[in-house]
Amino acid sequence: MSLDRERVLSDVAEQLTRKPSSSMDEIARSAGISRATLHRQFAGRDSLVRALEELGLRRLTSAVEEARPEEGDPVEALRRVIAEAEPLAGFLAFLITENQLFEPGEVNAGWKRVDARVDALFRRGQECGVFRLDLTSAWLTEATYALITASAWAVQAGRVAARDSGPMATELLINGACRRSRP
Amino acid sequence: MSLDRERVLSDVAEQLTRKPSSSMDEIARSAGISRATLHRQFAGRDSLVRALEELGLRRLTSAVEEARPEEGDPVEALRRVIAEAEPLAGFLAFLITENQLFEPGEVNAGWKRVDARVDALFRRGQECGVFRLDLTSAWLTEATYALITASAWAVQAGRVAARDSGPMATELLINGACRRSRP
DNA sequence: CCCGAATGAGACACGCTCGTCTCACCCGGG
DNA sequence: CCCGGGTGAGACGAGCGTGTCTCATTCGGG
Repeated sequence: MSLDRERVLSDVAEQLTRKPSSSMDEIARSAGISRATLHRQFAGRDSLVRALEELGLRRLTSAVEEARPEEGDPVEALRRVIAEAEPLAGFLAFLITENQLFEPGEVNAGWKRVDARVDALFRRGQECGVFRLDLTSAWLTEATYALITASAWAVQAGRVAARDSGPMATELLINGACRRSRP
Repeated sequence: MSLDRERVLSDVAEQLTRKPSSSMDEIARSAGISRATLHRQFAGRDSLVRALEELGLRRLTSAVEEARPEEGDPVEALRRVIAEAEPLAGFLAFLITENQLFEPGEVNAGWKRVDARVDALFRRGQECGVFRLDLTSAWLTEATYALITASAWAVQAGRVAARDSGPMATELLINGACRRSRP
């Protein structure tokens, strides 16, 4: 069943987000299946991580999709993007550090596609005169990811309240990216 | 010689920053010594990581010290802090992810001390009416670290030019933290 | 009811890393 | 000159995670 595979993958994602160094046994238990079955569905740890990367990419893509970054006020669009992407923060952070190890130089083209989408949002805002021009859209994209993950991380560490973290990241980024009204 | 130990530690830091999953052998080679000698100076990998944490803390502390965060205009002080801390970004990022695994709940008190120093800078700026009040100083501190590391990361990934990364992180953070002139 | 597919449990060997130990070597001081 | 400390090289066993295999069990459909 592909449905089972999907559910297993979700559980694995959650487990590895919580403990990136989990062994295959821990991973299997967390999905409620045995190590043997896990191995039957995914050839090995590599295969599993690949599948997780694909899952993360799919989730982020649909999150950005749902945020409709090319519609309406760029600031509001950015708000939507952050709001949609925030729940994925922990999982994406895991993928980043994991891919760091894997990566021989080839990055899944899907990530570039999502990046391009966010990048375009910032460029649109710059052309509208809403966002600053001295900050590269590429950097703003990078900063967006960084602040989202930092937000999740700060919550986990108990440094900021869970309900404030999202809005704070949003506010800092928007305020930082917008041009001053008076030059 | 404690001098040797210091030099070895620096080399190890550089190696692990580049490749966090290095084996003890690779680590030793990178320091120009044999695995046996490495084991003679540091009981094991744990001991080594502890020493590295202490080194990172020392470096960050002296960086913040040199930035004199409690002197002069908060904005300028923040600029100095970022400028001083930026070269440490990669190394600190490694320590964060590594401590993530180690940490049973006890964090070296030294980190809290540095955090408190940066936190105080933001609070001072808020009391001066320069920084926004709706963003917690704790969050701004967290965001500072996040943007610094993101900056280093973006450079390594080739997404932004090395000479621009520092100023961009600074600008985004300062612009984001400052109150709008016109409410 | 029966049969086949899927699953769980466990055994097993392999590879990797680590920590320790031994031994030969070099090098500087007495 | 000799001698002791420090070093590099390598061997060795232990531990752990992994991948594969087997076997008994269970579950669902014919």
